[in-house]
Amino acid sequence: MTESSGTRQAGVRRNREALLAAAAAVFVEQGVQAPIRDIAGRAGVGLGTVYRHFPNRAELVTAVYRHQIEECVELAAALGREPIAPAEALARWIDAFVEFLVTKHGLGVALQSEDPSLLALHTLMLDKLVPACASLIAAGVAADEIDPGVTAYTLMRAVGNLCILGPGYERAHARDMVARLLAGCRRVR
Amino acid sequence: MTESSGTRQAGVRRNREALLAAAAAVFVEQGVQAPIRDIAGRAGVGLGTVYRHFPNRAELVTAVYRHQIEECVELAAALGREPIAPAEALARWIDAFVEFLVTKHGLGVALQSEDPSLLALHTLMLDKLVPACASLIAAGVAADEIDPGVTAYTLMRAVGNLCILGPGYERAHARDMVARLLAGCRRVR
Amino acid sequence: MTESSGTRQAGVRRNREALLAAAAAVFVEQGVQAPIRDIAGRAGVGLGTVYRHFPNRAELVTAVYRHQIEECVELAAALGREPIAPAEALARWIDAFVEFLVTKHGLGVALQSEDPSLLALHTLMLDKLVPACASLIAAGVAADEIDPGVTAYTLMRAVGNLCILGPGYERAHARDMVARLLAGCRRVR
Amino acid sequence: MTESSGTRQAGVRRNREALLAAAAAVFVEQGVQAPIRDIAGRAGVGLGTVYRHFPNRAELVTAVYRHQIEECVELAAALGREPIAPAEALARWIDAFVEFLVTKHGLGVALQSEDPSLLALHTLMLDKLVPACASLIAAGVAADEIDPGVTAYTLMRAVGNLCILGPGYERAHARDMVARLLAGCRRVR
DNA sequence: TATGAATGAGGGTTCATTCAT
DNA sequence: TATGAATGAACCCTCATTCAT
Repeated sequence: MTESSGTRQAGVRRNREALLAAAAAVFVEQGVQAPIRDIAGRAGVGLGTVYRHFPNRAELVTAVYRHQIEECVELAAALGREPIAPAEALARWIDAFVEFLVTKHGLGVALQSEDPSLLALHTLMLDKLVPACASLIAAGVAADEIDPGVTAYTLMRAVGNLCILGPGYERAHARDMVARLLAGCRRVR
Repeated sequence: MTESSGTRQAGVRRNREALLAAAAAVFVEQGVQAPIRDIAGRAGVGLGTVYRHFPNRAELVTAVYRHQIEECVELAAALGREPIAPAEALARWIDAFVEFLVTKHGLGVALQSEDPSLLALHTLMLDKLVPACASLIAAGVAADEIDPGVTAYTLMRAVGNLCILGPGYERAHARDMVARLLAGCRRVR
Repeated sequence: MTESSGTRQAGVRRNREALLAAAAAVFVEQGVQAPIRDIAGRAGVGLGTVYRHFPNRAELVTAVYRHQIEECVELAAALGREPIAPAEALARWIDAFVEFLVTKHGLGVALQSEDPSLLALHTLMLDKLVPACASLIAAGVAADEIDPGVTAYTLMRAVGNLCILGPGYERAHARDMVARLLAGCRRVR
Repeated sequence: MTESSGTRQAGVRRNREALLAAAAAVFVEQGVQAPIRDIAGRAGVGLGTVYRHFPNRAELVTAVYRHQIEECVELAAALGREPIAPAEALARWIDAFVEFLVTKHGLGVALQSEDPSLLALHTLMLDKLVPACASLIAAGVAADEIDPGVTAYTLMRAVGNLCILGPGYERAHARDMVARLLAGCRRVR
């Protein structure tokens, strides 16, 4: 019905992008529970526009993180195909995951929250990231490099938690701690 | 004017104790962000009484956990005096800390939050727990059992984070992950 | 400029018809206060189109019911010409009115509301239906079958109110009550 | 715990009364769907105070009308004991009910609405008023004065509807229509 | 003319915090 | 000192309505 009007559609898309960017920024500053109004303000749009694009907080949160989650999934597949030691593949993947988590630093909290508005994100992670991680772990276990007691979901939750930053506990610290946790997941010989 | 001030003071103290107990219970159930009113209700006192004893949430949170923090401090000293391997002492102490964290399960969040109302708790940890932990680490490093790169504060923050529970990530998982983290802190031989 | 204006006008008319049908359906389902957007969606047109055809809710409501109101007016004239007792004519006409009201079940509320957006409908009723009803009543009064104290407007409002349905008060109940009201309007012999 | 302080309690009660009065007034002017804020403003209290006294609209609406509903119930009992014709008793009771309805004229709408926030009022009516009315009807039926086809609930809904006022349909009209409806409920001899 | 994105007022509700008694 | 009533800021979310394309 509405062919034509490429300009309009572009404007809509730009608005959506602006909202995602604004939300990501606000999430970093205030966490995923930030008032929707703040996000609207940051994006320079009205409150209703946020709700038009994302009918509820869950949709917004999910949209903000979906892209990067997809990237993580793809990375896992790529690493699985590379000719490197499984434990090394897992380590690299976790590195990327950490990078993701500490950059969008509201996400650590998001993964931990029981808030229903964040359930969708949680589900997304479970559906996408856990299988990706699990395949890398399985390879590591098969190669006798990773302790079979390690579960993908638990490991990811733990890594997510370790990536909850704060004053005095910055990215570098999180990375160091994650590395040590991973070391503790290696096969005990 | 000073009519039977002993009795009055006793009443005041009793109120304070009741509030601490109530707050601890409510924190476990609802987290440290629970409505103050709920705590007052649980303690059977008026809202104003809470504010009289604890002018803000931070004071209340701090007071709730101070006692157990002291116990952890003492445990560290005791463990330091026992004739066991330093790494073992550290492990046992961390065990106790984890037990504390997962029992009062709001605390993980509390330690991680940047919320100004929880800053005091953070400070308390820094002042008390970090030195205690640092001494155990130092002993371990001296005995060549612990990696010298491990910092007390960072380790405690990490452990604190690992103890943020949620559905699908329960006590046992936290304990397992902490154990692996600790394993990763041992001297690389 | 006037390119194939016949086609265009036809399209415009079709849109208008679609909107009236959609509005009637939505009014039945959700009442006359239903969101304009729902009506637009049901009609398969844009929101702006609704406003173009009907600058406000009142216009839309009025338009939706105008046709049926006209039918009622014509029925009154027809019944007035038939060789039946005036009271019987009035009864039949009220029956038709009730049928109209309970079928389009938002209308009862619409007639009763003081909402300015529904004023136009009210006016329409006054202008069209009341005279129609009044003539039937007048005939009944002249035949000494209807109490001269009965006013067309009041009776119609009353019937309109009796046709406001709800759970536990359905069509059949409304019909029964209207019949009794009408019985109470007959000449007291 | 809080003996003493009669003044305080009095103030609280006065506030509650003020709220009920304000709500009643606002309901008359704007209907039972009026913004809670308006009621707070009219009562000269803060918004939170309304919610303190009445946790939701249903409680407020119910409270506003409860007293008068009780009076109607008692009147029914009293009329039932009086040595008058059952139909006369019913008529008087309905008169009182109408008086109640047209005075608090938001109530007609309230009874008709399916809004969950008004369910409580509906229930109250069902529980209290319907039995009261039913007993009067039963007496009338037993005395062969009232048509056995008349149901208390339906009659009350109908009367409630007839008492929904508007411009051009005032109290007197409602009373007249109700009287005629009631006439139509008498036993057809 | 038609579209539907954008706007923002409006209304519900929760709770931290103050303060008169 | 203790109480808890009152306050109102802050958030959420829903539409009616406008207007650029």
